[in-house]
Amino acid sequence: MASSIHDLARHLNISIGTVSRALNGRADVNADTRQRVLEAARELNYSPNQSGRSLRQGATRSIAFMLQPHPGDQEYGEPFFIPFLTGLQARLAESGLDLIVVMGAPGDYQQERLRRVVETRRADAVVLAWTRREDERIDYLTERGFPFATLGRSRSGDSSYPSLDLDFEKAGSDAVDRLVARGHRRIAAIRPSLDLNFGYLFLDGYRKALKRHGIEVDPGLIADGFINEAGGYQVTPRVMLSKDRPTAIIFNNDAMALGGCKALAEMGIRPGHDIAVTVIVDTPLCRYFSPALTAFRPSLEPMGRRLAEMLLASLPAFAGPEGTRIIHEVWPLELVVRESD
Amino acid sequence: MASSIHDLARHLNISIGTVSRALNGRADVNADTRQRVLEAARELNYSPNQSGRSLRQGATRSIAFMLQPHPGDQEYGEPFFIPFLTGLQARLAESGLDLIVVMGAPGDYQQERLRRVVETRRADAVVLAWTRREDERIDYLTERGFPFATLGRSRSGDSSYPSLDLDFEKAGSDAVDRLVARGHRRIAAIRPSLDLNFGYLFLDGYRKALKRHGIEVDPGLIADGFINEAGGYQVTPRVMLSKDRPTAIIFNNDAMALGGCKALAEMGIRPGHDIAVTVIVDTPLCRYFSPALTAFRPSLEPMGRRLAEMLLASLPAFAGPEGTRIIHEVWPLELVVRESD
DNA sequence: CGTATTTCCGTAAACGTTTACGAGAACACA
DNA sequence: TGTGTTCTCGTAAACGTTTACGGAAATACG
Repeated sequence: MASSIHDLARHLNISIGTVSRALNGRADVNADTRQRVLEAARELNYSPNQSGRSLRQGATRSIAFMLQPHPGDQEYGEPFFIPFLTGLQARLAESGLDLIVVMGAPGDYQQERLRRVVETRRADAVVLAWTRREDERIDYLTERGFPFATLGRSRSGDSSYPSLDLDFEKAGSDAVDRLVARGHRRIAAIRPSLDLNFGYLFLDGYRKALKRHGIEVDPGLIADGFINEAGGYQVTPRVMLSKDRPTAIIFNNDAMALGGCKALAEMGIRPGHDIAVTVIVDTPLCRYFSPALTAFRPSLEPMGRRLAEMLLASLPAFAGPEGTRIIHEVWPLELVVRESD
Repeated sequence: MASSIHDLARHLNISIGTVSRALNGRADVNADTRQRVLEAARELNYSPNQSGRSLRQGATRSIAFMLQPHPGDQEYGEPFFIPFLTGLQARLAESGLDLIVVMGAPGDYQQERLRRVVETRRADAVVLAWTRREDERIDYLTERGFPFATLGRSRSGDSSYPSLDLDFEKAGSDAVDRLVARGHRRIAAIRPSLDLNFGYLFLDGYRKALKRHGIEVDPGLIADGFINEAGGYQVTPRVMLSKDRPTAIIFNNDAMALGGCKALAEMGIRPGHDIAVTVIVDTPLCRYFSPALTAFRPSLEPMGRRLAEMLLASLPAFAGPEGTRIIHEVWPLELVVRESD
């Protein structure tokens, strides 16, 4: 049985209005009364009922992150997100906001979950990840005027909401540059078949870099697959059986890379010896794999912090004195050279 | 601007009470009016305000999971929990409950976050993980009478709340049995130094099995370290430098095992050749590591489902016709033999 | 036809907050 | 002393629901 503001009022023989004002640090309350209220609050173990507060203020003081596990994979564990969430939560906590992570079933497009969160007003804003090229979640939120920020971009541009993304285009380009500098000419690219936007960005960078080096883009060296280990396993042989075998593969996803390496192993092809393997987004899996995979690494925890910052800056209720700002940033990926080169 | 129950009432020229009853499927409303209300709700895109509902009912229809990232590790990513959460959320969704994941900063004991959740009544119940031997969170929740369930046990016993745990004792014992059967007599055990309960269970199983085989327990072969890669790296040399070198190591945690293997590598000791390495809780990291680590694997997704089930069975509001039940279960770990034997 | 029962709905209170408004007291200033 | 200002607080409404209660109309039953 938790104590309410009425209990405090009764206990102190003052009105609930005064109690509330004292608790919320308003100016029009005697310093002495405030002191007594605060003491009583501690004594009676008072803390405000969030539902009551939300109802009155029309704000929940919490941000929802829509977490979507990898489709079709029960044990992979999405190591990508936890550090990101850690940063996100840390920054939000500094502003007194709670982070709630809303899980969906793996593989669904979470449109349903998102609707629930928005329509029942469980959060004041949401953070989206795994943005797609055509993202119905973004359409839905903009249409409803619900505040949000995205980890990743979408095709439609992102002028109206804050977004933070990794520079997949540059990573794809850098990967090619590096491989070409080391003598490779036939470089394969494997990316997820979903509409995920980073897959397009990556491929753009890959294509442009090849052209820059005067290398013709061979469609037989580009393949799409399910964004999980099975997908990589399934699709990698396809590029390897192309008439003129590639000497390097760039994987756009760590899980796909692991599956791809399994396929390579079965074909007797050793990464680091017979073929160069590069992964665009590094995770711990890449580090521990044998051979350890050369990969482009994001700084997830700072990104989480930053995106929280950017989201807050876009919300009238939390923006600083200079008003709300919509910020877009694209962060670099850092190359980590390991053994699979 | 979302529509409320008042909008519906005005639109249909009936009272809000009737609208609410129609929406909630109560018996005392005409079938015809109900039909009209439901149509209007769809038309006006109505969905109930969760704050209002929570306030009135004193229930939020959501369950909080307290997620605590590994201490001192920014990039490990805790692959353990996502599949578990997937199962948890799936079962809760079937009962119309939302799962909210409350993040804490890595390393803190999340007592603070827990208080917030409980005192501001953000959730109807919480799920705890990483239970400690003496767990102040459990004390706090039981003292306050707040409903919860735990993934893991604690020393004090767990009669009053549902708990689901893995059989670490048996895993420790089985690991020893297997190593002894393969000729090992000097078997080291490395576990986290925190008060985490599974560390004790594991060590119990280890000790008992050794005794059963008539092998004396050598304190020099048992070591504790930080529950992360650095901890394993730091502590492994200690057991290896014991006067009579072990021929096998059992790690009680995957991250510590990875760090330990790094230390072994630097000492020129090859798992699978010079020493047998077994890990108690398998994660994808173990599978991809080279050499792939023999490990005991949990079924996380079903465990998540089951713990949700058990939690619901303990809540009066959700228990079925046979009333509330407090269920305790201990699930087996499945041995996966890989290369590090 | 009279009464008892059922069906359906409106009224109003309640959940725990915040806050606009106004009022009384204290104080300042001429 | 009279007027204006400042400080402090109480009152009451409002946020969006759910639900106990009672009443009117319809139906059933003798």
